[in-house]
Amino acid sequence: MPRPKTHDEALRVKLLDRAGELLSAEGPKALSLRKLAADVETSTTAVYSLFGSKPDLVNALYVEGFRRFQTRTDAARLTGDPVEDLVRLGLVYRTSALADPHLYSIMFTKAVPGFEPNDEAAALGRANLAPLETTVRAGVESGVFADVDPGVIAVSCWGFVHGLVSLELNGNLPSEFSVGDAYETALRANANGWRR
Amino acid sequence: MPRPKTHDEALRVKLLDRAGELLSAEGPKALSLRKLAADVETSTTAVYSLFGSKPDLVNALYVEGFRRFQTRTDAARLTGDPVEDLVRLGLVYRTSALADPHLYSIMFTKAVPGFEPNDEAAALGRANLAPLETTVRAGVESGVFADVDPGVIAVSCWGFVHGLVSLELNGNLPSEFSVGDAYETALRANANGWRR
DNA sequence: CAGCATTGATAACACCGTTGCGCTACACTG
DNA sequence: CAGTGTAGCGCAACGGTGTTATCAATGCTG
Repeated sequence: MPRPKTHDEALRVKLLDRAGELLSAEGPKALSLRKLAADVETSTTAVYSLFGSKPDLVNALYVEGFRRFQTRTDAARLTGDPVEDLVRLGLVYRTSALADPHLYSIMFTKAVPGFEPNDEAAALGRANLAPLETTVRAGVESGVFADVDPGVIAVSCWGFVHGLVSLELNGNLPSEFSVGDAYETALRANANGWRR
Repeated sequence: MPRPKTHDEALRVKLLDRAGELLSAEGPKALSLRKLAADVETSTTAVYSLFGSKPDLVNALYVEGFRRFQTRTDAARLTGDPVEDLVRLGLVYRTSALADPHLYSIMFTKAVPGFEPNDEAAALGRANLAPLETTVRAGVESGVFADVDPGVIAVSCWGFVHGLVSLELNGNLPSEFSVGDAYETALRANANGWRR
């Protein structure tokens, strides 16, 4: 049997890809190291060589989730109008969450019981809030928003979109509720609430 | 060994109490049937006689969580002013969540992987939104809030408080962030955003 | 008072994450 | 280019999980 180079990158990627698939297809409960290893035709020990533990593997998925998030946020076309940009960032947030719902659940809702992001990953997570904070700060400084600590406004906006998206992903919303229509209306109301 | 009456209610309560304690003390990961049964000095099979399965036991905790929620909401002193009442309901929401954070995580964030509330429990959960919907509807009808489907406003408000509370409970907020101060400010901004 | 249904204790099953052991194929040294 | 140290990882085991088949003991019902 041929031997890969030190720190087999191909196997690492295969494990990560398959882990993402298992997660998306069947949820966190179905993401088991044994099934994962079997699907990739390796042993569970390989996961420990490459990642360290199951939480460490999930950490890699967490990082991947935020990478995708960042890509989408960077692609958002902002206008310079704080209210409008808050709405656009909110729409991107939901789009990203719906694109990878199970990654979202790892990133924000502790879907895998034992997992906590390591320091580096947590910092990456926090960095994803930068565009939101920039927009809010600009809005406060230009006098569009009320003279409130921009951190408060930013966290409030984040909580708002996170809450609506979580309820939607968890199936907590009434079934007759059409989120797509209501979401933008709510985003606008939220942004307007911070007007001076 | 003496035998209890059919359908031992005392044992049921003891199991439920201890399950709540385990959950609060160590989180969902530490809530195992075997440990639970050992702590109450019975066997795991008793749980299956009394509840049916682990998810069914969690369902009982879910119901208990909503019962407490309802009690606190009922005790809220509403004023009749829609904006003020929205703020008060929001404050009660956070107080309730912080009082029983692990119950909250079961009720709203799928903290126990295999668990889904049964129909009856889900209906109880939905019923807890009634005061919010009443307040919103009154605000729309009296012309304080914009002429938007009250369902949209209510879900939006719910998402807002749920999001902020989830972020707080998950430790996602920046450590220097003082939630207590910011929360009411944000609630007021949110409510004002829906003004006509 | 006899028979029956139900409770729940014992022990097994299948699965999980994790780890000690040991082999083997590579990477480095001379 | 040969020899050797070591890193990757397969095997098998350990202790844990939820769940269930078996079955003795018990309270209720006829």
